[in-house]
Amino acid sequence: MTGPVTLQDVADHAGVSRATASLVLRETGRVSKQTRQRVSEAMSTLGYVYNRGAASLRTQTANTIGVVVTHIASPFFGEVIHGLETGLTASGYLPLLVNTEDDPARQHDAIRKLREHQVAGLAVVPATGTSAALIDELRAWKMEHVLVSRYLKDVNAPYVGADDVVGGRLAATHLLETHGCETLAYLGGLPAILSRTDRTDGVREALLRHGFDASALTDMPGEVSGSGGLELGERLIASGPLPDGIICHSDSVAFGLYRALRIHGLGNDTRVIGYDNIGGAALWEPPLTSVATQGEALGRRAARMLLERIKEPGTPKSIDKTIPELAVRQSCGCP
Amino acid sequence: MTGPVTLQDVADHAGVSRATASLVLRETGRVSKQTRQRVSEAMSTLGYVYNRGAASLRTQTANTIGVVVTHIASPFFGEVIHGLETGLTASGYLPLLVNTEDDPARQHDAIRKLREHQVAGLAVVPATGTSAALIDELRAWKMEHVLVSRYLKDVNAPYVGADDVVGGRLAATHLLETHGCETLAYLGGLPAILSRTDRTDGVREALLRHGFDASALTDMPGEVSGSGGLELGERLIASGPLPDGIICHSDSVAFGLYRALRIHGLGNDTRVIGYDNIGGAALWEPPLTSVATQGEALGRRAARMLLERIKEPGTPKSIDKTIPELAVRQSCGCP
DNA sequence: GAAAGTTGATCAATCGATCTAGCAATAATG
DNA sequence: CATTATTGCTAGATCGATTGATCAACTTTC
Repeated sequence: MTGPVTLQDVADHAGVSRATASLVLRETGRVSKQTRQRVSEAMSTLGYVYNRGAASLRTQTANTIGVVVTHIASPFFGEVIHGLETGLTASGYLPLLVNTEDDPARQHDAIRKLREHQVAGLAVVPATGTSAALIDELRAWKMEHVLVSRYLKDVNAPYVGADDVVGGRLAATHLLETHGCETLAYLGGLPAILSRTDRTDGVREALLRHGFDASALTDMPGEVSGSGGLELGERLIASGPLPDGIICHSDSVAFGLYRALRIHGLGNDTRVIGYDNIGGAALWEPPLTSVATQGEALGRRAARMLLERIKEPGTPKSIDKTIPELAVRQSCGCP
Repeated sequence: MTGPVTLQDVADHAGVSRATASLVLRETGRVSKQTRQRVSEAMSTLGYVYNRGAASLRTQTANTIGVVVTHIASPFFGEVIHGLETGLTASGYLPLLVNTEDDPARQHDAIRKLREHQVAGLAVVPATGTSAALIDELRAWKMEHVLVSRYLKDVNAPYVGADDVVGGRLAATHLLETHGCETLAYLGGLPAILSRTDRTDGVREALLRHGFDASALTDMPGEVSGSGGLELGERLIASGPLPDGIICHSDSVAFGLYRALRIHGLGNDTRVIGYDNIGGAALWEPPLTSVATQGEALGRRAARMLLERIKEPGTPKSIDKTIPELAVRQSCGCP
């Protein structure tokens, strides 16, 4: 009597067997119109609620996906999470979200927990310092996964992100060609993040191509945040004459840099380019020119890739690097 | 042989019964040191993974919590989600995250889905236009819940948020007393959001107390976003002389307003106060004075309240409104 | 030395669905 | 009319854990 309404109750009420009720539920198999009707009625009059847990136990497949993120509240990852959620729920999956604070130990624990929850797959923004062993583990566990926005050294795992070399080159080229810059700086991002080295590689490549020495680049790693950008900006200003153009590892960093520049009265003379083109960058003063990585679309693609491999385990692993575009506004000096 | 390693396999390998292995697993009951040891070894050598789904089926209690949010990627809710995640995982729960885009229909579907997942409870930022019926349903379903950041008319549901009347009063009082403003505007936020009317009530209250008429307040509802703020700012500017002080429904709105002011060369003369005090507000130009609602702490408190009621179903429902404080910076005209 | 208590482990039922195999009735085929 | 398909439904095993009832062996107590 007490306890939740089960499929058995529905079946009894409709005068059929549990199995038949199940068939109706899943809209599969051969069931006559009348029975289908009766069972449906029974379901709604009894207030039946499908128990996905029980079904998962039997079918050995959950419809939850673990989403492991380094900075849950950052604007860029907010967009990525948004995209992931959209893509997953559209296919009937639900994201189990965990935050690692960019700490590999927490990431490790989080993934263990998600595994106990029988998630069907994992979308991971790997924490800085994650070793290749993580992917080996996931493979050994036969747990489908996709890396998002950051990849790992010497690891051939499914990946969705933007092409960082191109992104760096794009930003640098614009500053060099359109604005005649001769010296550049790259601000923010921890050195261990591969996408960072890719981007600086792209920048250097552009410099060389335009006849400059690699020493024309001031490379300042640092925290990826507004306050990080502020601090880096202060250091850059203190260290002598500013480079002609500054590329920031993220829009947040650029935001902090803006502040540093303003504090020192260096407002509108300096050419700044951000990265990720988060919503709102157009509203800044001056509006921020930024390399558009399209976080939300990226999240959606990650969801799609993951679900594809879950449905069709044979699907070959792919590396999906979108070619970023430069959202040109005024912070770079364009009118 | 194939398939996952089960507790049975562990038990066999350790030469004990399934039941004993379960006791070891849960570190409960009477098990001798030696057996405990043997079972633990068996677990690690076999690579056993706890199946929470199966356990939940038996115990009738999942350890997931549904988190239903209107704007998954907004900076403020990002902080709230961060706090929720922290609070939940600290107690061994995991959040199942869904986004409603502020649409009651999607919210309805989302909650049904979460129910099928047997979530132990629900933390909800109700979509604009959510009816009281939602809470009635949740009660009828005996599903623990807590409303976060927004509450509903005529509904006595557990709630965690900031005191909006106080927030509005705080902002208005500061503008009136410290800066001698005589006319105010409240920008952004849909009229149906109760926290909005509370805030404007607080503002009006402050106006009256200082001898002004309620007509001293220009009340402009609108979308809660940067572009919304930009549009509202444009309209406000077009509608005649600016009020002495402008209070925005969120920092994002204030951000858009900044842009509108800059476009019209009204930069630093206008006194602006934002709402929520999101991280980064200190970096704006000028640094934004904002009513601090502390999204992250709010999320943590919501998690705590919900889990308390789940563990101790008798716990009386409570309304937890923190008293916000004004984070005073320069946008209001303070030095 | 018999009764009572404690310790360590096991048995079997159970949670709520899915799914294979199979059964009865009806329809189609030669 | 006998045979074969097809349709509509059901019985019962199963997924991997938890749990109340039970039990054997060993201590303690009188």
